[in-house]
Order: sequence, then C-alpha cells, then structure tokens
Amino acid sequence: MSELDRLVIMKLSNGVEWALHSCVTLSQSREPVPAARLAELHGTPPAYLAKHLQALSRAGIVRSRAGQVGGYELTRPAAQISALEVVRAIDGDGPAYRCTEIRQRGPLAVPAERCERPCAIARAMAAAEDAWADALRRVTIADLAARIDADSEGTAMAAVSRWLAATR
Amino acid sequence: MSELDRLVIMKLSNGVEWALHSCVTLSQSREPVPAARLAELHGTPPAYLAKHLQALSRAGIVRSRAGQVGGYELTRPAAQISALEVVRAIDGDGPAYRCTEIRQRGPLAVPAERCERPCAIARAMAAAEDAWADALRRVTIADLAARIDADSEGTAMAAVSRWLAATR
DNA sequence: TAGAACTCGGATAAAGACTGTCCGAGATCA
DNA sequence: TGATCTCGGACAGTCTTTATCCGAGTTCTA
Repeated sequence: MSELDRLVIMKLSNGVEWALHSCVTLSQSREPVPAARLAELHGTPPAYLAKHLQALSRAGIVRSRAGQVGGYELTRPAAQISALEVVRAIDGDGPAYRCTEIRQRGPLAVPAERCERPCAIARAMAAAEDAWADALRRVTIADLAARIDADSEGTAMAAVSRWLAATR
Repeated sequence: MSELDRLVIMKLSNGVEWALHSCVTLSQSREPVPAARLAELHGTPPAYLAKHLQALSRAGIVRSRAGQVGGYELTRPAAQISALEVVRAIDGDGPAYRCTEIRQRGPLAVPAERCERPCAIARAMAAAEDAWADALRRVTIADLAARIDADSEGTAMAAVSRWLAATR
C-alpha cells in the first residue's frame, strides 16, 4: 500500500464504489442481472461483489430473483433511489463521529442530568455529517447515469444495455 | 461490541473526540499541559492520548515542550484553529471515498485518454465531502469552547482553568 | 556544574474490521 | 420430476486501529 493511501483514514468501504456502479448498470436493464455478470462488467471479485449486493437487497434497494433467469434488479425507478441510500446500505447508517461522553468522566465530570443535550463538539460534528448526507441525498442513481452518459457523449449507457442484452 | 456500534462503519477514529476536547482544554491554559494531565482530566488512556497529541504536534496545531515544566500548548489563538484542522491531523487529510477507476476495467473499459475528468460518481462523492469539510472549517476551537461554556451556564471553562492551575 | 526527575517520541504487541472465498438452500425451467 | 442456475450465509487472510512500553532529550535543583 502506498504512502499516500496511508493518509486516508476516514475511509469508506471500497464496496461503495462497486455498489454505486452496479446500481447505475442495473438502471439500464429491465431484466434481472446476475451478480457474476455485474462482476465481469466491472472487473471485480464476483463473490465479494455478491456480498455487497446482498446488503443492497436487505436495504430494499434491489430485489433478488433466484433460478435460471434470476439476478438482481432495482426495486424502484432509478430517479427514486438516492446515492445516500446506497452508501448507507453498504457502509452503515450510523454517524461517523461517536461521542463517548468524556465530559461525564474525570475529576470535572458533568452530572448526567445536565447532559440532556449532546456535547457542543458532537453537535458540530453531527452538523457536518448532515451537510454530507444532504449532498448525497440530492443525487439519484438516474442523475449519476445521466452524467456518466454525458461524459461519454451519450455512448456509455447504450453500450451497457447492448452488452447486457448480448451476453444473456 | 454492541449491535448498534456495528452499524457504524464510516467511522472516524476515536481519537478525534479526545483531540478536540484536548484542544479546547489547552485553549484555557497559558502554560504547557502534560499529556498525562490531559488524560487524567478526560479519563482516557494516557499513552494513547499522547500518541494523538504527537499527531497534532506534527500538524503544527500544538507545540511540545520537554522537561519538568513541559507539556503541550496551542501554537495559535484558539480562534485561528478550525475543527477541520484537528480532525484532519488525527484522521488523515485524504478523501474518504477513493475512486479505483473501475470504468477503465472490464469488457467496456473506457480508454485512459478519455478519463481526464474524474468519474461522475467520484465527483458526487467529492462534492459531499467538500460540504462536510466546509461545515467543520467554519467552526473554531474558540467557538467550541464558548458553546461548551454556554451549555454549562458559564462555569465549565472557569472550572478547567482552576483545575489546571491547582494541580500543577 | 553535576545529578535527578520529568517530559516527549518512536518502536513494539493485541484486537477488530475489511477483504476475499467457499459451499449449501432455494427456485426456475425443461 | 430432475437438472441447472441463482442467491444466501458461514468461513479464513490481511490490514488498520487500538493500546502500551521504554529510551532520548530537557529542565530544575543542589
């Protein structure tokens, strides 16, 4: 691992990237897509990607179908799925900053009855995370698909649809 | 570990909380405060807190003084130190989301020469992190100290100053 | 000026999380 | 009814985080 990567500590699971790309891909298919197909398209370990897709399934973002024509498909239109939902499904929906209430410890401990409100530090950290969540809440899978398509001058999504149809 | 903590994945190092509280405490002292004293006040493991204080020292937020009257002190007025600086010093200054360029892999790989711009997904994630950072950049250590003092009806910071002076 | 005590700093182990993989249960189609 | 394909949860390896210790340097005191 490079020295530059070492500086990255508040890290999101790598699976977040795979899950977002998978959702964009699924938005281009009307039929279920097997996990192995998604893994091949994205160049990721098949079994590990399947694990993350299971998390999306538990979160109600995708639906799984078993059997010969099975696979994963979105449960809702892509315009109704926010990036925040996907990130939280993979990476957990709890706050990144956890206040352990150290103000209630030590020689100057504050009595519990005066700690109804969260600590001022916890409030500031929570406000920052709210800003982060709001930014992701405003972006939908449909938005991401449209932007990726625009970056490729309108060829990327069509190519995905073709590939999915051709390899089934 | 409780089941609730398991849902928290995009986590910040626990030391972020200690570092922020330590900076607030240091803002109330004109003389250096030893790491062991800070650990006692906050009820944290002394050796581990010292490790985080070293990170603050490397980041130029605090200055260390060795010897009998040594300890840590802020290098600047608390109003000139943002919460973001402290968080980045402890938790790393890199982005939480790392794009591994999976668009350049697989059967539909995009040629490298057409990937000058970051992926649309990476752009969305970066925008969210910028919003998070901006929120923390606007809060200074002096702001946090003032809010904590207000929460205690103006008694907390005075108590800290008294305790620091009495135990030296 | 020499000694002693106190401080920081980096190097050193243990625990937990993420990464990666496998095989069994269930469902669909022929 | 059988065979094939799929998902789903259970099973190790590696890495980061947590926690701790002792040595190097500095300051005060005698």
